[in-house]
Amino acid sequence: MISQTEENYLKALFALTSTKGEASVNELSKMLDIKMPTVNGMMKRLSEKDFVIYESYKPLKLTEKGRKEASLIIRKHRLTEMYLVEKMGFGWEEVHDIAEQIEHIQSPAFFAKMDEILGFPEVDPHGSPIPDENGKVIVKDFDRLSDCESGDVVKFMAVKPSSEELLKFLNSRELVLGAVITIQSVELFDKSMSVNYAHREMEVLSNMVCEKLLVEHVAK
Amino acid sequence: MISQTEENYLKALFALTSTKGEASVNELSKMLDIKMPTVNGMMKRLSEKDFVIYESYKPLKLTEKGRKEASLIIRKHRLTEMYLVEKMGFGWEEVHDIAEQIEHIQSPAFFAKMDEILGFPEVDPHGSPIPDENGKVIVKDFDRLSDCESGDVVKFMAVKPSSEELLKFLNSRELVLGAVITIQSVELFDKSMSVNYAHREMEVLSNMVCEKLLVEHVAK
DNA sequence: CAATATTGTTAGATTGTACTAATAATTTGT
DNA sequence: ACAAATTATTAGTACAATCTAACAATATTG
Ligand SMILES: [Mn+2]
Ligand SMILES: [Mn+2]
Ligand SMILES: [Mn+2]
Ligand SMILES: [Mn+2]
Repeated sequence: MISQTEENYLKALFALTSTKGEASVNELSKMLDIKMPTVNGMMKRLSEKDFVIYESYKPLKLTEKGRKEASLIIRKHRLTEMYLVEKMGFGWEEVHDIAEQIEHIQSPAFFAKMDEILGFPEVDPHGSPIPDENGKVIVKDFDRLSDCESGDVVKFMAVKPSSEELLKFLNSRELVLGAVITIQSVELFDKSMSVNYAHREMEVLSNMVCEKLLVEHVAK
Repeated sequence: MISQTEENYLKALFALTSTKGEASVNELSKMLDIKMPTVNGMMKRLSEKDFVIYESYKPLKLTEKGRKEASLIIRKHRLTEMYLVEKMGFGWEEVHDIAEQIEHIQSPAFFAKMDEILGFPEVDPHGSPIPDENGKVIVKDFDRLSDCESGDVVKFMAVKPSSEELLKFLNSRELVLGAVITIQSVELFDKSMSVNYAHREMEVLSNMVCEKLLVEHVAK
């Protein structure tokens, strides 16, 4: 009924619309690396199938049906990533591309089994929440580490969707989810931070990195 | 480079040609449930790509390249089935349809990990051999239980590719791979067998069932 | 606010994978 | 050996998913 291609469009549109509630054909086109006329046509098709609200020259929106469909694909993606890391021994930087394919497998039993084996996890290996069977997601709004101040003590909760390189960088610094980070100082000119966590002291993190790390305040 | 569709054609052709070395467009068409003109066209395309030897009105053959490609897909299929049964707790009757999809995942690392976790298995849950990384398969030619005689003691080694229903039937009789079966008697008119195995005595197996069970002689 | 840049849409072409209908070649059966 | 049945092929259609080129609408900016 719904093709792999259509699923990828829905997922991308879901990501783009999750902040403002709407997105442009142009943004979708760039995100998917597919030319605008193709995207435009697909949006018409998906609106025909009642997944998308499409009106000429207006921003794109997902219908409730579209949001649910997208959430369920994301659920499969994140369950898969968690399974690959927890049960198969992959690193968190290796799993995205595999999950990008496995998320399209049609087998409720397969994902139900994963979920069960994992003990019904709430987040994926990057700290992103796993939508439930009905497509509902509990969105926690964490702070970016880059918005914290000297002296803050925070817990590293999630990485913003980003490159494999960032994840490898974090590996090299032994900076893992759950780490409690104390901000020692913030440079004025480049906003880089010196932080302590675990057994590491005065690690320097660039602002580019800090913007990708989502944290929760722990104590004063 | 090679599509999911093309992979399914190759795999089907591999299965059909594994006995005689060749197959007809008609047979392939029936196996895949795709009309003959479509199959014919695809065979031309696959011969263009050097996977198939196609000549008008001649039987179809796989090239060496085609055989290898098919074997590697079958390798992924069977590794997946084994993983699903051994590591995820699925029944052997549940895994084929899932493997039919997962066999198309493009990720050598994913299947290498499966292989490693499983301890480099040589057969799938139905007793079919798993081709190695180079596409080589060790084919053992077992006997069909239906070809055995009263008094024979045999070991149940594999099930011929068949319906989910047969597998469920075997479940219901607790007849599992590795079971040592003693043939008590064979009915003359319908070739049904009365057999003993494990704690079961005088179980009656129809000829249709016996033709699907592959066995190895154990003792006189 | 008019010129320019950007974004969105339409039209038309291409490729992959399917189909049906018509025709041709091969095989089978009497 | 010929007629009939089966199998294979060709031709033409359709739809999904992509593209480029041309044009239209909207947004930006001097
Ligand atoms: Mn991911
Ligand atoms: Mn995907
Ligand atoms: Mn199978
Ligand atoms: Mn398949």
